[in-house]
Amino acid sequence: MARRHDPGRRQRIIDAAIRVAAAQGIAGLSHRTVAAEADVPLGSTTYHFATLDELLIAALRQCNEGFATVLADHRALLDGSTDLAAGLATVLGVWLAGERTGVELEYELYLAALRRPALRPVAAEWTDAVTEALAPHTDPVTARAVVALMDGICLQVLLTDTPYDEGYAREMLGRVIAGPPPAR
Amino acid sequence: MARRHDPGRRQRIIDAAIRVAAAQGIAGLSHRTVAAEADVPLGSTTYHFATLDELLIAALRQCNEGFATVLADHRALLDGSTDLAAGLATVLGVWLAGERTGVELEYELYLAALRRPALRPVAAEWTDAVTEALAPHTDPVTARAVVALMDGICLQVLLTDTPYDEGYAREMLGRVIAGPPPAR
Amino acid sequence: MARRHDPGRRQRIIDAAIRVAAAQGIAGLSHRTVAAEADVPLGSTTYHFATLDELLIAALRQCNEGFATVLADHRALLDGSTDLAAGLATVLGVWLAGERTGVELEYELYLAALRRPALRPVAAEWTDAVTEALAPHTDPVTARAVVALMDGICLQVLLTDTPYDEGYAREMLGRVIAGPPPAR
Amino acid sequence: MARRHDPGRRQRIIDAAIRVAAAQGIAGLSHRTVAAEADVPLGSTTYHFATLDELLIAALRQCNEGFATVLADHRALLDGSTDLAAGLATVLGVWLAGERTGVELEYELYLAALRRPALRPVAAEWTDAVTEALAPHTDPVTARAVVALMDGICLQVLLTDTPYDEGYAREMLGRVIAGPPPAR
DNA sequence: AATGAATGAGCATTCATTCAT
DNA sequence: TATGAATGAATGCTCATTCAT
Repeated sequence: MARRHDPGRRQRIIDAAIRVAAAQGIAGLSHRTVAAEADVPLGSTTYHFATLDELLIAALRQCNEGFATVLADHRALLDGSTDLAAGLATVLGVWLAGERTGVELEYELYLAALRRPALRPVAAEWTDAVTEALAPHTDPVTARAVVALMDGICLQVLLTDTPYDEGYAREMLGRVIAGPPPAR
Repeated sequence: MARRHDPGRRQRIIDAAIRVAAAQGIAGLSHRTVAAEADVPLGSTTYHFATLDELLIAALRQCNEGFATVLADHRALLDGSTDLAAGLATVLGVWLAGERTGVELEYELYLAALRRPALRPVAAEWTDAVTEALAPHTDPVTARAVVALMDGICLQVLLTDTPYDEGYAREMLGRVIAGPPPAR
Repeated sequence: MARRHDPGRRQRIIDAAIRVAAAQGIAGLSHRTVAAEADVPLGSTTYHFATLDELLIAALRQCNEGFATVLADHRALLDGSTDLAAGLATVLGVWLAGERTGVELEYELYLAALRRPALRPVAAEWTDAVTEALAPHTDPVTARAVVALMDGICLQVLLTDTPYDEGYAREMLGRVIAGPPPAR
Repeated sequence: MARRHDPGRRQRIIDAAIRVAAAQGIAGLSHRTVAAEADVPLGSTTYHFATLDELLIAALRQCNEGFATVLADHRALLDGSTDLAAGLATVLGVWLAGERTGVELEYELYLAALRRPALRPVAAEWTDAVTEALAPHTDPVTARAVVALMDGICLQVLLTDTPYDEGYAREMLGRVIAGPPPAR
């Protein structure tokens, strides 16, 4: 088994962890499953990451398949348009149409953070990234609400197997973004 | 050991499961932990619920501490008012201010449902209950969006330890409920 | 592997634990070593004894090779004689000359109890048994001191590889038993 | 990480080992725990002390918080008095009243020495130091018995959580020191 | 109908030690 | 000389599930 001196070993473990989490969910992530996926001795995973949380955090933090990334890839769509809601609805559609594993992983992270405070900073990073991406187009409070609404819409899609309805998303995002209705 | 012929046994197991899930999270729920909490022999839990999923579903379905219940308790608040957003924001505040375990448990259900399709019907029941409660006050599509937004707002509160901001919730719910802004 | 339904399984595990502790010391006692010695699956040891301490306590409590047992076997030696010190010195010699494993195990118990409070009751039982055996022959306070002195003498023998000196033991035990010297 | 060429490194590792052993017991002593306590890389501990026993011996030999040290500190108490028993009982009280960690560590050494012959010389050093301190005040054989009795008394205190009874100790030490009772 | 016993798989983690650099 | 990386073995323990009674 002469595989001593394997530079990049640490990175390969992280990559394997991401694959495992994507395939089996965060619950399926264990030192053993990751070691097997990375083709690395068990002790190696505990050497580089003393606890599972440590590994999980490293993996999630690197996992750049989140919505924020998709958003960045389509920045042009937002920048050029005056209709922010339409742009967001489109990007959301792209994201949800892509690899479901990435989408599910993102929400697994959110919700796993519910019980594991150690994960909250990572979850916060993800939402912050989206909020920041919206900053140039609207005020911060509205941006926060937009993120909240998008999260809620995605959860509904994921949990009810209802197909994503871009028109619906655009309409509702539009309402939030447009600001308060005129006084009656 | 003469506890044979215990008619409420099955129910007591369910109750214990809810307590366990509330206290330790769904991940902490096992035949053993539930048996201990219910003060019942281990075999009894597997007898009444062949698999863990079966027990989990029974427990969650009964768990009536969800937002829908709080909403029902404050129905008057919604019925009498013309300001639905304000009423919802208030009820949301009541729910989030109460036992956090109930809130966390509800969102943990979402997490579990992501990877365990067997739980999705239960998750759907919960959101449907809220949507239906809103039915008399707005159209179905808006109701769905309101639920989505409330979910997103709650997640932000739970995941970032930010205190719940009722004014913010009222404002944003108001925007969604008010309907599309006038064309410009 | 059809070894289901093995009555006496629990007892066999205890017996195996005693053999392991005698052979390798308390430090060598693990679920695995005991399971192997008892020719029983690993899970069986954890089923019958949820924690190692539980198994250790059960084993030590049953282990009747302690000094108290040897003392009981030679009760006649003490009862018939007016020279208690001589009797005790003789019994001590018999004990130390026997299987060293029993002697070492007894002191391992004493000293393991130093750091593991769970073991203290068992250690107390052992010393109490000796103290009670001495009760008919002397007052309780002297009995306690006799036990203390015997423990100290045994430790010296075990730790310095010095052979046991019965005359020395008899002399010193005699001084303690005789009571205070006349005032000068 | 520039902590190469650290002259006191070896000593700092020993000091850390003593702190670890005092705090968690000898069983809690490992290359890792010591390295962490000494704020030194893991490899450093294995470099300076090839095996754990080597480190343990070095640590114990230096550990000067034993009873012999306390005895030396109170030498005046013994020298000036004609009542050796009273003096010893007082010193014993001082030792047992101080940091329990030192007391427990000393007796843990006895435990370890039972099964690890490599430690016996160190254990012998400790008792010899006490015996020598008594040399000026009594004959060697009595001194040995005094040490034995003190060990037994201390064990009783440590194992039964009984408070130290100085009057009892003085009385019993007095009986041993006084020498044989007059023939009857 | 009910359950105590059983079990094999799995878990996170710790560890002493080796070794290439 | 010093050390970070590596690793295989072992640890206590939990678990879902099966099954004979």
